[in-house]
Amino acid sequence: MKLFNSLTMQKEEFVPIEEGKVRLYACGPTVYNYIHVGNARPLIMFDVLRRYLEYRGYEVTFVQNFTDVDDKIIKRANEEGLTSKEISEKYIAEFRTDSRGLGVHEATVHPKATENIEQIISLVETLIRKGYAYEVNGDVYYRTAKFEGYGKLSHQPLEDLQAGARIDVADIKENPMDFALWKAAKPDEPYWESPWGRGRPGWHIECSAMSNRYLGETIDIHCGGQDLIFPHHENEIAQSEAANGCKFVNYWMHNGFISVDNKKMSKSLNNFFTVREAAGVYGYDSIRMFMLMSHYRSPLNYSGDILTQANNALERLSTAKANLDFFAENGVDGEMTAAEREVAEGLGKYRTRFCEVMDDDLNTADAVAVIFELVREINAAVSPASNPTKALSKACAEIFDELAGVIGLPIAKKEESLELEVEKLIEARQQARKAKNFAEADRIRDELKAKGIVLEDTPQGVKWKRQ
RNA sequence: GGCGCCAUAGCCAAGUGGUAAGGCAGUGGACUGCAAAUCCGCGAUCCCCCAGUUCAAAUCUGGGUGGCGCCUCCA
Repeated sequence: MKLFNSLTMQKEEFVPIEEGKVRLYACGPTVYNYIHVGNARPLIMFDVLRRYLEYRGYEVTFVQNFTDVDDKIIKRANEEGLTSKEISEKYIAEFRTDSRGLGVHEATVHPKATENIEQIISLVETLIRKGYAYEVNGDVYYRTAKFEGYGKLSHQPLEDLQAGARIDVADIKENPMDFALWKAAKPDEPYWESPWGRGRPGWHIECSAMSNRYLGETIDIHCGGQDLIFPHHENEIAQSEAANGCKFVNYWMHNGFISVDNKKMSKSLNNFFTVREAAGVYGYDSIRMFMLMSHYRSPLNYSGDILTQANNALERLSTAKANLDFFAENGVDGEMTAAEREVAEGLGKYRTRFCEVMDDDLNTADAVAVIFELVREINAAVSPASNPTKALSKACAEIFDELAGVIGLPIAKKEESLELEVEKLIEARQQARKAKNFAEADRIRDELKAKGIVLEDTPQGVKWKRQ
């Protein structure tokens, strides 16, 4: 399996530290607002990574943090007259609702920054002791000039980063590039006692501390959005490697941006759509399908139109699955025919191709294409005209579910039953059709359609679905 | 200014040296009482432009054009 590593800017063969196990860390949200569609991309794509690793037999420990102490949370809390804790808890709950909606599995651990203060303080102390950090008036800063590899992830020498840095006139730091590990508490801010007085952690240090606590000093994969490369991930490397004296992360993975009218979707540009509102109009499933249809590193332009396209594509897959379910129940009993056996035996090739493309840096666009090709073959083999056996229908459903499950394709679930009233109408329509009273049959069909039930006639019986 | 990314049919999107996947939309046919779904067929003589390397380039090299991102909180 090959993964593109941002550190080396190349696709590399993935070799875990410990055979059969993967230690995976993803930077989670700062919980002060609903997540937007841009935030959903890493969530979905790294969920796919995790699922695929598990599919390939790895035992994955997946850690995703919540940043629950931060300037923005404090600001939001003040605006709403609530405490930081109330704000962060509210938006953690909202985050979980959206994650679930998007089909994202829970991480193994979801640590919170505020529950790791002890680890953070200890890490800062280590950095000070080793000369990588210094205290000024209750703040603690990282001494970037001391860390030799600074800039290796963003591939920029320190001087160039420095040239672009904003210089605060009243800056108390030794170097403009130095960043805060610990911030002295201002009035009305949440704080914790520390060797440097009351304060709270800076943003970057929490990921180093939690990654170390839950996954160890060196981890396999660390992922996040491209905008985290600098400064966040660069700083994590500086902190963790200086403190532990060993490599922090073997593979860095970064997803591309979602844009709106070709401008990066971001909170600062205020051109974002929350997942909640997009899902309200187009459904959570459309959002996931939209992401799966392209490669995780390519830029992606968001529009309502494109979500509609994604939804239509998904519809074809859901219809195929419903068809398989229908024939698993209404198909012919007994053994497969010779021709069917040939089809069933050939299905494995889709699994092989699926794995080939997924092994190539998680090419979900190709993986989806493979599933569409599978669907075309299945639709031809399992149809009213082919009058298939239940056995073939089940064999097809099995591989379809397997592959769709690996990338979490949001296929509509089968509904077991209909309201009695609707069943009666369907039966009445069948009688009318038998009597060649097509006017009445069509009237009933229209009536059901108005209720959101769409009918399809087949020699094996009536199929129905909800619109 | 430094570093990096992107440009493929109406739309979305793979492919990155061997002669253009897949999807959406559209359209012709089969099937159907009619429909719906499905299946079969149709769409880029060509992958932003120019030059070069090569037996061979959308794919490599050089030069353009257009768009975007990071360098500051941001997935």
